[in-house]
This record gives sequence, C-alpha cells and structure tokens, in this order.
Amino acid sequence: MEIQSNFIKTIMEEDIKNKKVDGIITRFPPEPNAYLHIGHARAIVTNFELARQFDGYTNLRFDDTNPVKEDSSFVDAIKEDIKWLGYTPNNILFGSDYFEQTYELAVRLIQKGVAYVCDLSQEQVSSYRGTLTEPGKESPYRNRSVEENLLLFKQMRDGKFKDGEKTLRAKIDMSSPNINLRDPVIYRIIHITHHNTGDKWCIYPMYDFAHPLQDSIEGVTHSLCSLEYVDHRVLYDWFVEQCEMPHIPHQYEFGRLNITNTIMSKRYLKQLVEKGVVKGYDDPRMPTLAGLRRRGYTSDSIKSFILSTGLSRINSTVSSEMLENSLRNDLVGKTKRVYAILDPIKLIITNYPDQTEAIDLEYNPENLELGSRILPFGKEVYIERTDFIEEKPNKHWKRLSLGIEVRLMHAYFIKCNEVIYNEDGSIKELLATYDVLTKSGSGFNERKPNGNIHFVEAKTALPATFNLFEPLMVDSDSDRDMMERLNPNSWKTVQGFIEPSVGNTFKGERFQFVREGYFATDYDSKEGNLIFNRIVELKSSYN
RNA sequence: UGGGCUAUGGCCAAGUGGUUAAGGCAUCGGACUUUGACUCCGAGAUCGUUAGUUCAACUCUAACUAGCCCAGCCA
Repeated sequence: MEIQSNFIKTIMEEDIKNKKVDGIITRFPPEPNAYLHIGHARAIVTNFELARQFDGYTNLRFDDTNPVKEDSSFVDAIKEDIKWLGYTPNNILFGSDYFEQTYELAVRLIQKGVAYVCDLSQEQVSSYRGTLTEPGKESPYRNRSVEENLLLFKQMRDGKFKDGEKTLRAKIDMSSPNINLRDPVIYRIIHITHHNTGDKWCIYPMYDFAHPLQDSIEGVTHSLCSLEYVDHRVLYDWFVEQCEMPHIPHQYEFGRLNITNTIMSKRYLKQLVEKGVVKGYDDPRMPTLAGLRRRGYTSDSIKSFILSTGLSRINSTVSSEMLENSLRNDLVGKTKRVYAILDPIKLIITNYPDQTEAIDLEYNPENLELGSRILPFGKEVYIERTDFIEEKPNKHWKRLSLGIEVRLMHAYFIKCNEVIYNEDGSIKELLATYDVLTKSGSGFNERKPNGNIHFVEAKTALPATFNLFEPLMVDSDSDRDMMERLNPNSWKTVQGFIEPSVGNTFKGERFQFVREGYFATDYDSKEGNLIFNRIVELKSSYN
C-alpha cells in the first residue's frame, strides 16, 4: 500500500527535485518511558514508509535525555513493537550516545557568548519568564563572563552542585512573544543513574537542545514531529545554526491521531494498569500496540489503517470503525471460516438417524488454498440462541422460529416444531425435523429456506471460551473523570462450542467465525482449554 | 488581552488559480448471496464567514469567527 499524497510527502518530493537533499533520512524518536500505542503508529508508519518510498532510511533513536522518567524495559518493548509492525531501523541509537558531543556543543555556545550558567531557582526562572502577555525579565546571571560560565559549567558536569542549583541557559530573548525563546534551559543537573550511561553524567541536555543536534549528527533530513512542537521549530533552527552544525535538518509537524472511544494518554493508560482495571499493557482492550497485537490485530491492518487515515496538520479523531474495517479487509481472504456457537441452544433433529455425517467443506470459498476440513453433522446440534425466536417477529426475520424452515449451512433444511423450556421459562432445547431431500449440494431448489444459520454438531463439538470486547470507555463527551466512565462490559467471557477442526489451533491464529466475527486464539489457549478473543465483529446491516 | 497553528460532506482526507471538488470510513437505497458477511451498483459538499485581487479562487490577500498549542530544570 502506497502512502497517499500528503504535505510532507510533497515537501520531500520537492526537496529531492530541487536537490535540497540527496535522499530522505528520517527518525522515529520515542522516549523510553511508556508503551507505544496506536497513536504512535502514525509517527512510526509515516517515518518508515516515507523514507522507504524515497529509497531512504529511518533510524530508531531513543530520546533518553531525562533519566528520571526513562527505563530500559521500555526500550525492549518499543523495539518489539516496531519489529512487529514490520520495520527494521537502519540504526538503533540513543540520545545518550551523543552526551559527549552535546556537552561540547554547549561549551561552544558558552564560548560564543550565547549560553550562560544561571543560578536562579526553578521558581525564580518561572517568575522571570513573564507570562503569555507580558515579557520576561533577564536573569541577573545572564551576563557572566565566558570564563566564569565555562568554569561553572565544567563544575556542573563534575558534580559540584546539587540538583536544581544551576542550569545552563541559551541567551536568546526574554521578551520574545514565543516563550520558548525566553532563555530556555538547555542543561539541568540530575544526580540519578541513567539506564544507559549509568552515573557518568549528572547533567542532562533538554529536548530542545539535544534533539536538533542528534538529528543533525545523524544526517536526518526531515525531522517529523507533532503539532505542539511548531513553536519550538525556531529554537530547533537556532541551535543548529548556533552550534554551526554542518548538516542542517528541518522539522515538520503533523497532527496527532486520535480514535473515537479510545483514550491514549500515558497517564490514563498507566492508571488502568496500576489500578488493575486491565490486566497489563498488553490487555486486549488496550490501545497499545502490545494490546492490539494480543487482541489479534495484524500489523498489516494497523499499517493500512494509518495509511488510509492520511496525514495533515490537524489533530484528527478518526472513527474506530475505520480501524475495524482495516482488520476485516486484511483478514477476509486470509482466514479460515469456521463455525462456532457463542451462546448455545441445543437443537434435536427428531427424524434424523442416530449417526454422524461428514460434510466436506472448504475453509474459505474465496481462497481455496486454505484447504478444507470435515464438518460433522448429526442428530443433535448447537445453534446460536439469538438465531431463534418462538414467533417470527416480522418479514425481515431470516432465522429460525416455530414452524419456520431454515437451512443449517451446508447441511439440511430444518423446521422447528417444538420448544422445550426450563423451569424458569428459559429455552432448554428445540425439537426440529429435517428434510433429507434438501441436502446441500444435492441441487434441491423446490423451496427457499427462510434463512441460513450455522451450527456445531453436539457430540464432536469442542467446548471453548470466547472473550468478547467492547470499548473501555463508555460515554465519550463528558468531562467526568475517566475512571468513572469505564465500560463495565468491556470484557465479557462466554462459554460455547466450536467445530472440531479448530482443536489444534496455534496461539495467535486468526479465524472468521462465520456470522460471529474475526477471532484470534489467545496466548493462554491450549488443547482442551480453547480460548478465543474476538478481534472485531462482522459488519451487519441487521438492526 | 501576547505568539503560533488549523478550518473541504457525519469522521478522516486529496486538491498548490481554469477538473463534473479524488478516495476511504460511516449512512441511506438497490443487486447478488448456503455468512443479514464479502462483492457490485447508486445516492450526498461549492470548500468556516465576509470582503477583496483576478477573465477565472477550495486554491492568493485581508478581516472576522471557531478550535487547538505555548508561561516544565518533561518530551
């Protein structure tokens, strides 16, 4: 699937045409402090696909300049997710790989007189900054001599100061209407062990300083990020220029991807996990890539979803139906179609002999390469509870009712004659008769059934657990706390039956359960304890 | 009240001065159907508003309106 036209692709085409660049080099720069979610997929797919289409490449660079928040466990999870999506970074790098160079560039800035060590406390820095409408005040330390700054900065590096005691700031413009330019801090002191560099450093560069330099060092041509960095672009360019970087990368911003019924904030996802609302970051209801993977989503469907939503400078909220549609499209021709009954009622065919019959049935008539299996048929079968109503409610009803004839798919026409009830009035079982002349494949066409329903033969049926999911969040509008908006039905487990051919399914195997949806074999499923996750339902024009 | 960004059908999104304004999702008709699935046909916008520039504007300009972002020693 080609990436469709978008403004960044257009820029790249022009840049190549005008020889502004020799090739396209992008990077995906996650901070290793959280799991990747479907929103990140837009950045991943965009960076990798764009570079690929222009015969360029993409680096994976962990943006690990803040050791208080980062952890190597996330590094591994992120690598795994990217690999799952089918992308291979040209290089796997860390922002921390560049700490020495970054330090030296900071020294250069001091030497040029455009950076200074500031003694203001965090609170003071904040109050000196001014407000959105009033300019800031210059720090009293702004005009220290280059020598003093050099010495102080060296001492910062050497651990002579405590956290927060001093910062290195860029000397730009305290009265700029763009607050990012009001002498931004570029180095801060943090005495904590870094997941990569250990205790080697106690000063760490800020994103605004480190990021453009990293991009430049790596030869990144198009540095893509989200809209909230628009105001930072001038700073990005400023650092590249002031540091006299030989390679000049350019930043382009695009809108974030949101999905209806889906909340992707780190804080929220973390809360769900920590409060035990979900079973972990890979819970099948989670919008994390790990969660979607466990749910059964294919990486191809994620990619085609991202590609089909396009890209613009708008933070968009795409309908979750679009994601579901991508999955169905991907799976429709690829999966075996088998019969499963999620909410069974037993149906006894009173005039059928005491035997089982073997129906030879291809797995997917649209893809014969998938082969075929034997589907058993017999006197007792399970059908879906929702496929029966005592009295046909209206002329649109295409299922079973008393006195109504339907076809058990690929078997026979049956007619329901009697309902046996439990004491509580619920249906226990149905009694029906079949017409031997209506055998599927016999060419019988004297009458049309009222509909076609699926079944599983009772004796050979395998018991199975089905996990049925709904969005974690119910009401979408509201300003109410997210925890109060949880959907109590987000995970429903039902016990039913499945045809015997599915007995030796492997973990992660995907199926279409005819008329029920696309399912994936859960990681915990095993022979004798089959567990399936419903990825998405089939589309339905019924109701 | 400062600065920045955005505004094309219900949701995304092409379109870069002259096209009947692509496409996908959703919706509504209809055909087909041993999945109310798939597939196939068909239906819908004058492009936030108002002025302007131009022979010609969704495409350029201005104003207005609405939404989003920015005052972390987070990224």
